[in-house]
Amino acid sequence: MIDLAILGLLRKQPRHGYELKARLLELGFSRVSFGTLYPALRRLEKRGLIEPMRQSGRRKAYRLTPTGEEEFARILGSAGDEEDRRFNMRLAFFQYLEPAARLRTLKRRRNQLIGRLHTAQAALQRSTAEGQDDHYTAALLRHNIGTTEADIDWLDQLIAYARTEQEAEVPRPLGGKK
Amino acid sequence: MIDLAILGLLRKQPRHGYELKARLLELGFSRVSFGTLYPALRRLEKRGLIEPMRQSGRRKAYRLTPTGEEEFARILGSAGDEEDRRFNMRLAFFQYLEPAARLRTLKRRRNQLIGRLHTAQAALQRSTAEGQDDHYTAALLRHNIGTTEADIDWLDQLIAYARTEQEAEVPRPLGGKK
DNA sequence: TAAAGCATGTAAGAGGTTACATGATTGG
DNA sequence: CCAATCATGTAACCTCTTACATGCTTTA
Repeated sequence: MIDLAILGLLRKQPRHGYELKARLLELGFSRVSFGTLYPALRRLEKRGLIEPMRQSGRRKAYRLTPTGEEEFARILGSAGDEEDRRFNMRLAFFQYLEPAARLRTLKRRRNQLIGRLHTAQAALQRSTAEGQDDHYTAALLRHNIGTTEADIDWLDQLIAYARTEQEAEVPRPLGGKK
Repeated sequence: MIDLAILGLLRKQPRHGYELKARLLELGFSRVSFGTLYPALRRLEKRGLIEPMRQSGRRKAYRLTPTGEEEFARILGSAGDEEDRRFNMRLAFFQYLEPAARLRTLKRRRNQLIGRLHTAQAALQRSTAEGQDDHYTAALLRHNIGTTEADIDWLDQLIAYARTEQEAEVPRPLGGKK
């Protein structure tokens, strides 16, 4: 996670640790601590994926090496079913992924959420039928359904956008869609 | 987290490990693995917070001990600013928290989300002004704002409900509020 | 009786948090 | 010159994940 975050942010422009943390906060990843960040920077430097630039004052800005760029592409491309935060992180760097892979990733994510929605709906039905959950538990179950539905809607928009991108890229691949 | 989950679920009724996992899945905590669950059960047993009941077949059902009930109350009551998952977990067991503590917890959570919303809005403004974020990053920023707003609305409903509960409990404390 | 699903468990290690320590820089 | 904020770093610890191993129980 932290590796993906660092490499992805440095891919755009060199930054030092403190800046990286601020940028991650902006992107919604609030709980990245310095205790995670700085050791990760050293580790990535040792692996030759990033390198420090001139130090201005106390600031130590890092930039991505060519090897780092390759590794970043590899990590970004290798997606499975994953945690919400991790998906969001990947999405933050979608610009560096080829359109086809974007669409694949989005669809897989959608399936994952559909599954979660079914689980949540089944749980609410069971709970309502048996009538044994308190107000707060019931509220949580309904909220789970609501947020998952909202996420699916959002994903549908992203998928629609990604499709137009792909069509723009591949001008006319012969027929329609199969 | 896992301790709170186990103690909270056992507080209602005895269950064995496999059942606990199924119930957590229903409540929306999808990624609790057996590798977390079973060692946690042993640890809690050693600490005397839970105890195994009769084993029917291979199933080993645990129940909460009196000490366990105390410890659960302690953990449930001690809230600070916390991760989303952890807040949801706490909410799942709100029925075991006194109304005053419920209201306190909900309000603190609300403040936390308000802060997050401001951060997210500022980030979007900056991003729009500088116009340097791609479509997907911008989509992520807007989505962060949307989900946080939805969470705050939800919280407001919960707070309203918790208030009626508290008023029902304390019949007439002399004057109005303060 | 074989397969699928139920059920419990361990070991290694990845990944993260918290708390602490240090010092530079900037603004009132 | 003091406080706040910027900035980097370390060490101890905790928690969870992954992968593996095992064996029971039900049903086709």
